[in-house]
Amino acid sequence: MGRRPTLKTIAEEVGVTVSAVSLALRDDPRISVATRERIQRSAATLGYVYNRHAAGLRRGDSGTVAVCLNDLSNPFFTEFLGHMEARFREAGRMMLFGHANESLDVQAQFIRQMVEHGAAGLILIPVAGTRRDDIAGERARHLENFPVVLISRDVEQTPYDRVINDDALGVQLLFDHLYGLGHRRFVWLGGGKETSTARDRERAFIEAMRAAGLSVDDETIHHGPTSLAFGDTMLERLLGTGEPPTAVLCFSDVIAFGVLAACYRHGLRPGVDLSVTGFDDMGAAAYSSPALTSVRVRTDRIGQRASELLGARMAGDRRPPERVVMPPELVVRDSSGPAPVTRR
Amino acid sequence: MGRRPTLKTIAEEVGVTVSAVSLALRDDPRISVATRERIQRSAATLGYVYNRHAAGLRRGDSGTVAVCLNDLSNPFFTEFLGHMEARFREAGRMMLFGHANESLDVQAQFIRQMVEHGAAGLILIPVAGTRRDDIAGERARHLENFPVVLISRDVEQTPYDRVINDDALGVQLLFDHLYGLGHRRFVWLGGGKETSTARDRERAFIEAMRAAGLSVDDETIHHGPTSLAFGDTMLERLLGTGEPPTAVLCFSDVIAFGVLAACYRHGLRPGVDLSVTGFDDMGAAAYSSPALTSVRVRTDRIGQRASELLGARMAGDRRPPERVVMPPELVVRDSSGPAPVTRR
DNA sequence: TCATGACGATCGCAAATTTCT
DNA sequence: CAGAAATTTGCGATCGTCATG
Repeated sequence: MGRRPTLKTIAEEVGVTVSAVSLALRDDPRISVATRERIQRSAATLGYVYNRHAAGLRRGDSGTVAVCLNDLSNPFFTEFLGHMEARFREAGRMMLFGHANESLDVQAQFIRQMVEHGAAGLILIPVAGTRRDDIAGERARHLENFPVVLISRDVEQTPYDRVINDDALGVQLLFDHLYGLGHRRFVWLGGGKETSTARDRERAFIEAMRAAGLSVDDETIHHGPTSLAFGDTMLERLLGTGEPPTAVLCFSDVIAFGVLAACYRHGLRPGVDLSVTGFDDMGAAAYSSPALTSVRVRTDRIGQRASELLGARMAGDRRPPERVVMPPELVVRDSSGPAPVTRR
Repeated sequence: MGRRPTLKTIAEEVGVTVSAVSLALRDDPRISVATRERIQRSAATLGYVYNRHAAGLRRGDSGTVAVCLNDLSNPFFTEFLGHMEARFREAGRMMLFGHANESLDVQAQFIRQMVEHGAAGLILIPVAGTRRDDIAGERARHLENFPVVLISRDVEQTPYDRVINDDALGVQLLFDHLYGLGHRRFVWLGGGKETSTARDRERAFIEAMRAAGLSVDDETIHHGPTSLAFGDTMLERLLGTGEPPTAVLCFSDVIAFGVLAACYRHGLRPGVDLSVTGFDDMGAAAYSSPALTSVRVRTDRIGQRASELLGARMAGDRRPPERVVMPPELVVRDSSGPAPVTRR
């Protein structure tokens, strides 16, 4: 048996022209109902499959949207994926998906390929360390006039829409909550210098500390990867300190889960002996032992707003780039409680 | 500035033919080094972007591979994604990604679109309830002669390669472990009738019970969704029973985490008062409170073998479909321990 | 005039074919 | 006549224009 049937195959079968078949399959009213049905029936029996390369070449648009993710192993980011994918599917667009795995090179390669594939737009959660020159200007000519929306992480000086969480507010909410519970010895765990989220949250933490008249030194802030292992080993280390903290604020839920694991092994009761907070409020935060106090980042709203913005850009919107900052919500659960009074 | 530059634009700039440019950009030796460099330089300054629709139309292959996932919210499945994506990128193929969200309709829609996009092959984790007719035969003509590899979940009577975990062995390992610790009152939590994994694991559990001379009744097996919430509420319900189990075998780690959460709230010590086991051994299993005894499904090996098989099929391999069953490994941690003797 | 559908050009690239030195 | 270079053809769908009853 030969190759795949094409419009021509159907046209010959039915005895009409190729263009008539094309129109009929798209339910164009210029073709009478009778012939349309004959054509569609023939297409079905022949096992016709639409060729998007041909259509894309002719039309210049492939009907796809590209999404490039920094890290799949963190469920927080896959939450975005779920929200976006649903919205694009509703809009009849397929999602071209890339996983950059926190590598700048892979990210660059992906973005280029997606443009080559004729994606109509790009949603990007930039990998750590992404700077303006990586995604705009000389080294990214292919992104000129290309619709791009950044989510979750901001990259400054970029001519793109951005939809991000209000990280400063989130930290403020957590700090106020813990301070109100009487905590004075704080530690900040995680983050780094390579993402806007890490920088913004740390800065907000430092400002909150200063505003409360508390000093920040080398023992107060510990950078590290967003992993369970980091939270776990860091708490181990803190327990060896002369004066352990009473409250541990983690850059992310994932890190906080690691901290809880270490607490468990040491017989420390989170929320009683030590308060632990996360950030993101991913689904699992309600089911840790104990349930985690966190800040809910509205991945749903961020995803929704981002797809709206991208949709508008793809439709030709030329207004100056917008920077949307989505407010998070404090979620108090059992991993935070009054500062212990017996220790000092 | 008009449209995107094409090969023709470059050809006119440099003063050669379109085909020369085409060859030069692909580093074909038929073009002398000197002109090749002139051409590539011109392409760079013009901001030329390769048009994969045109190339794909001409060549009949788009260089993409499709992956259709059942459920993104379960990190176990995204582990596959990570492994596959890495391997395909190494092979120079882009990944077209679809998220079926456990919906048969969405899955069907995706598969069709992916074929339309000229994907060279498809890796599929079928959604729950997928049967032969959904992905082969009359209702899926477009998959005739199309390379497909099923992973994780089997669909019987399908003419495709399959790479799955040895679920019966996994359950056997867990059961023997717990039985050896003295447990006699077991409960099975999760699964259902709609996936091969759920059926195989449940069947293996029943067989193990029978072989051990233990009876299986309505109180022994509880089907339900693979979610934290299910594990949580089911344990609540079991605690209300007259004679609670001493060992809870969960269909998946996710469910087990939910069980651990409920244990925590009730002051039950997993591994002491009650033994809890998961299945999959996803990354988080080592960091729950307490660390979870589970069975490690080798997502890495399954992913690797699946991409190898798909690669061979895409290269024209016509041997009969293969069914690869990957052995899992028991991982004993702290959520399982000797059966309590004080209770009965 | 209107509804229906035929016709041919075209998208950008790559492979086959022809022409040149 | 070999080898390099230029030319032509065609992938499969879409769109604008034109023809027919």
